[in-house]
Amino acid sequence: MRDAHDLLEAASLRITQPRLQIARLLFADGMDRHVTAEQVFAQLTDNGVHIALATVYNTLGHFVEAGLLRPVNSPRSDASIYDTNTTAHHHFLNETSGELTDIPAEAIPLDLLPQPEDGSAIVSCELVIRTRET
Amino acid sequence: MRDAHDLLEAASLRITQPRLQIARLLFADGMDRHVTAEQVFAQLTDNGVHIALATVYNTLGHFVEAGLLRPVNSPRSDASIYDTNTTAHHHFLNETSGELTDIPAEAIPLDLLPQPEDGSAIVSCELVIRTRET
DNA sequence: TCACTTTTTAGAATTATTCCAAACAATTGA
DNA sequence: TCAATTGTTTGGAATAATTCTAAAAAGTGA
Repeated sequence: MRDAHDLLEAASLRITQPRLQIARLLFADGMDRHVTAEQVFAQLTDNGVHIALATVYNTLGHFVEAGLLRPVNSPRSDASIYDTNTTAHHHFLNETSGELTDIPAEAIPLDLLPQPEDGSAIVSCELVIRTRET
Repeated sequence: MRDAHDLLEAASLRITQPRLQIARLLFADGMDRHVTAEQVFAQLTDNGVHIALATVYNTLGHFVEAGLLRPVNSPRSDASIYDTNTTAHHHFLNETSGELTDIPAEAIPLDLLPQPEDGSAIVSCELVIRTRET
C-alpha cells in the first residue's frame, strides 16, 4: 500500500495538507470503506485537524474525478424519483440527460443472488446501469 | 385501468382531493412514469390546482407505503456515500441500520447486459440489494 | 349532525451541498 | 531564489430538497 503522498502524486493531484490528511484517513489501513463527507470532517476534527467542511467536499470530489473514490449509488439528481412501475425491474440512468429508462426484470438474469446475513431478508434488488452520451 | 378513486380505495387510502389529483396525474394514462415531488407540484400548479408542496411530499410518501409507487434508487441516507473500493462491485444496503456491505462483482453473473441506445455507452453498473433486519 | 380522526396547509426549520471572494500555498520559469 | 501565476482552502452565506409544526379544513362513523 502506497502512502498518501505517493497516492496523490500518482493521481496527478497537488500535494496539499488537507489532501494528505484525507487520503491518510481513507486509505491508510488498506481496508475498503464507505464514508460521507460529514464523517470524514468529523473524524479529522476529532483528531485535532483543522479543516473546512467545504474542503472535505471539494477533496472528495477531486478524489472521485481522479478515480481514487467511487460515489455509491449516487442519484446524481438531487431530487428523489418515484416510479409508477412498482414491479421488480431495473434502470438505465442516462447521466448526460438525467433521464431514467426502465429495464424489465426479465432482461437481466439474476438467478443466484448472494444471501444477506442471518437476521436479514432481501426487500428489493435493483440494477442501475449508468450511461453517458458519447 | 381503474380510476383514481378506486385506486385509492383499493390501497385503503382516504379519498381526498389532493390524493385524487395526484393519482390522476400519475396513473391516468396507464404509462410508466418517473417523477419527482417538484414535478408533480409544478404540473398540478400549472393546471390551476392549488396544492401545498408539503402535501405532494406527504402524498407521494403515502403512495409508496401503499405500494402504488416505488422510490427509485433512493439511498435512504441523505448524505452521499463514497467507496474506497473503486473496482466494479455491488452492495448490500441494510435499510435497518443504513450499513453498506460490498458484494464482489464475481458474486453476481451479469453476462448479457442490455445495451443502451445508440450514442450512449455504459459507464457503470451497480446492483443494490436492499435488506431489512427481521 | 356531532365528535373524532386524518389531512392539508403555509411557512419556518433542517440538512446536505455548493458558491463566493479573499487569503494562502504550490509551481513555474526567469 | 523571486516574482508571477495558478490552484487550493477557508468561513460564511446561499441554495435546494425535504421535513416539521401547529392550526385550519376535510373526511368518517355513529
